[in-house]
Amino acid sequence: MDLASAICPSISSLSAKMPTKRITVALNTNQSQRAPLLLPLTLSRNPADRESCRALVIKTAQTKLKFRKGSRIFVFRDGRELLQEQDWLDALRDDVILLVSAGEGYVGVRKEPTPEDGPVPSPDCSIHVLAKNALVDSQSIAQIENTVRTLPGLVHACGQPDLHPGSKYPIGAVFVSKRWIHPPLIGGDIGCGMSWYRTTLKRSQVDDDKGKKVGEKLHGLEGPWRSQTEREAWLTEGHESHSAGAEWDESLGTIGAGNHFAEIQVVEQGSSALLENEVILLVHSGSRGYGGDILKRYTSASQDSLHEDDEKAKAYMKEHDRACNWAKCNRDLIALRFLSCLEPGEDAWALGQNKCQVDSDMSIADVKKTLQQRKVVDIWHNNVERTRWPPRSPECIDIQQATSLALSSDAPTIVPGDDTNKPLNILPLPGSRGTPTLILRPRFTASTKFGLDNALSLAHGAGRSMSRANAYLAMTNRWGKAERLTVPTSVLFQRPHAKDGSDIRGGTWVICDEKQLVFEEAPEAYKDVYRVAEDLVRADVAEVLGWCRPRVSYKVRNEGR
DNA sequence: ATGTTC
Repeated sequence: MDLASAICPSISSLSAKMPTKRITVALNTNQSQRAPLLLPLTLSRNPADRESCRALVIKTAQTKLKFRKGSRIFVFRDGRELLQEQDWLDALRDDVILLVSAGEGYVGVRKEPTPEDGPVPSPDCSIHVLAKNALVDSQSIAQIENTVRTLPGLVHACGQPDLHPGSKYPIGAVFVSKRWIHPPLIGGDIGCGMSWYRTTLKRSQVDDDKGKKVGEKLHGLEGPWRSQTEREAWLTEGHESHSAGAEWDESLGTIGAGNHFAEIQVVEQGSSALLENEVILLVHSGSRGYGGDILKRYTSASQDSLHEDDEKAKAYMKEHDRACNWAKCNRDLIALRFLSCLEPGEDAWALGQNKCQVDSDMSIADVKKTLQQRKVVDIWHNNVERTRWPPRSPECIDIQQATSLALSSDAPTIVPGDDTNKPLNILPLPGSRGTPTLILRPRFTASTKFGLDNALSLAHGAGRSMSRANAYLAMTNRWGKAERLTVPTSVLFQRPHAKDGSDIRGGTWVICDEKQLVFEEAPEAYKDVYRVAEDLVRADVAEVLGWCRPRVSYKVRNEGR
């Protein structure tokens, strides 16, 4: 194409049409308030004239946006403030956005990011840190600030009192994100969470040194559970299969490493949901290798965030949901395997054993159903939850209404009225091993703007106070042999204690054949769970209903395969 | 956290 033909069409269209510009007038302080305006270029460019371009823009703000104080005009362009009166006139073109101000300076880009913009950071994101008592280091705060500075769509961030540094993004932080999903904020263990189950054991069977005997019953819990056909059946709920394929399903029913565990606890101080002296099982595990595989497939060095309109985001969410369901089935299967050791006479749990021939009057679905009757609570703390934002008072919650906000979480999210489990009125707040697990009840009151402050979430444990590397160093120095850390003599029950200050009922037997994990997960490598709870209570996001004493904490056993 | 990871 030669130069003349490229220029000619624009000249002819100019002369043929009425010379106007199709622009948008918006408020400088609230850009969601906007009105269209067809601005005739025949109007005077002199602001002193009564019928000038400027006068029409100001008048549009007055009549259409009910903004009477308009005295300055900015052009929404490159986030730059154009001070000279003529500047915005020179920048006029179709689709330009003019910002009307009452005299205040340019307040910056407030439009919602779109996929075309690519990821842009979230400068207007509020940050609320709940920790006052609990130790919080500057690195995790810096990680929250850095996350808000670099990821798009974030509108609110909450540092829970168990906050501590992760490799890049913090742990114990919750991010509320509009339109954007950030798989790395969830991390690899998608669907990780905790569940509590009742057992028929009496406290007399686990008190004092009998905890050791109960621990010795726990065998056959390592390695794959039964056949792939049976695993797939366990992963089937109604007509839906949560199978992740044979490779990943092989680890279904296994606890994993890190801070994952299954623990036999006694309720020392109960609530209506957990009665005093009950012996219960707490399972903390996730989606094992599967969630990490998902993270790997949906992120790259150049991409941490997916816009919700992107097909990739929809595909991620589908797999995310599958991993969450897989993880929940995993916790249930871990519980079944434990119950088969703890209650050997119970027919329903026979399926939990690998070796036993199951004289199956009971289908896998029936066994699962029986197990659900034992389940008190099951809560995810590594997931994306869609929720209305900002939260409404609980009386106004309409579960049926579609919501358009995503909540990326590193802590359990308790949406009021959520029906994923039983009525969600209690949650576990585990310390580490020898320290108590507190029973929490979430609160949603006007004082927290009905869960806005805490991003509808609660801390999911005591939170590390030492990195794994530091804990290993400090604990090997302090304890020497790992065995000294696996017996109840090292228990750390500072509070509450018996009237004479002693703790006659004893602490926790730890089954952990990985020496490094024994040291890394030592109670002293964690924050004080009571301080964490105090912060939640002070912030009015939870109350403490009671506490449980862990008696046997199962991590991993070398079954000598 | 993890069929890591060379």
